[in-house]
Amino acid sequence: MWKRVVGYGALLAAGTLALQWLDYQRLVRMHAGDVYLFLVAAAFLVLGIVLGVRVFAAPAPTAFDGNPKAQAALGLSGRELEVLHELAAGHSNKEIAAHLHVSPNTVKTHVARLFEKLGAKRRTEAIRRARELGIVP
Amino acid sequence: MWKRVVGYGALLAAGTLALQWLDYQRLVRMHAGDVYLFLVAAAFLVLGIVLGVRVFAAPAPTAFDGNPKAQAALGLSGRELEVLHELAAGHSNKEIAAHLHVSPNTVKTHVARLFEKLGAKRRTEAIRRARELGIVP
DNA sequence: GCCAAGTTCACCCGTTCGGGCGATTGCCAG
DNA sequence: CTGGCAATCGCCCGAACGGGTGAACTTGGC
Repeated sequence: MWKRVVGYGALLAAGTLALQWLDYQRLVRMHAGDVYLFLVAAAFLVLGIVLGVRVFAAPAPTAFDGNPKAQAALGLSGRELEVLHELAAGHSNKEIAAHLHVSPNTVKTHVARLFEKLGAKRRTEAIRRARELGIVP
Repeated sequence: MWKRVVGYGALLAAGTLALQWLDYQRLVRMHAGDVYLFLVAAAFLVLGIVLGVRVFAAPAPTAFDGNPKAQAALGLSGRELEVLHELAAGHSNKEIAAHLHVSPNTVKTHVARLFEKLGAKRRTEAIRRARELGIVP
């Protein structure tokens, strides 16, 4: 975030310097006038477009998962969340057990708790619920 | 789409008229100068930001489902698609059978074909693949 | 007419899943 | 220190799922 602010600050500073140079050129040549004005307008137009895209277009695809509100409301523990993500990735209990370095029995326990908290009877249903709640992308 | 283009055209025309008016003012007052330049720059900056946001921020939510290309590429039949949607909705074979008014055995057959075509071994994996291909939302 | 493809259903068998119950360990708050 | 909670693992059993195979029947096209 601060990197971005500093970056744009530097950009504006560079723009200001450029303007001062242009101003100098203008004084020297006495009224190059409209061309100069056009250049300034174009430059700021481009700058504006870049700013608009970079600043306001970014948050759109960042409607990121892991909705903390839903997680808290359901009382999902950290380990359960990990299992839930593996679940949504389409892995079997055995695979999840391997990925998390635990026994398949443990995974079964976590999955069972997830079913309770999500109000699901099947893992496919649990995935659907988790997606509806925005916990999983 | 054309409405947008026309709208921005009108906006630019209005901006041009405003500029001509400002130009007139400048000639009258002889070198209001830097303030004028600043105003032009600011106006174009704002215009640029608006353009950037309006044009490039929108297309995010337009990632619709039912991708016909993927469906054709995989050779999914109509019935298989119906089963696939039920599958992604988190229903069991028995429930799908009831919804489609067929035998659970039939559903099993369709699901097995879906696994072949989607390259999946579990129904959760099939759901994931279908989502990646944009066949289901 | 006959072939191809889609849809439908059936049976067997092995694996996975889900429910239920119990148990241990570690940590943190009261 | 004691009770609660999360995490871990085990076992049993029934239900659901998945693989394999076979077989009708319909529909559209060659």
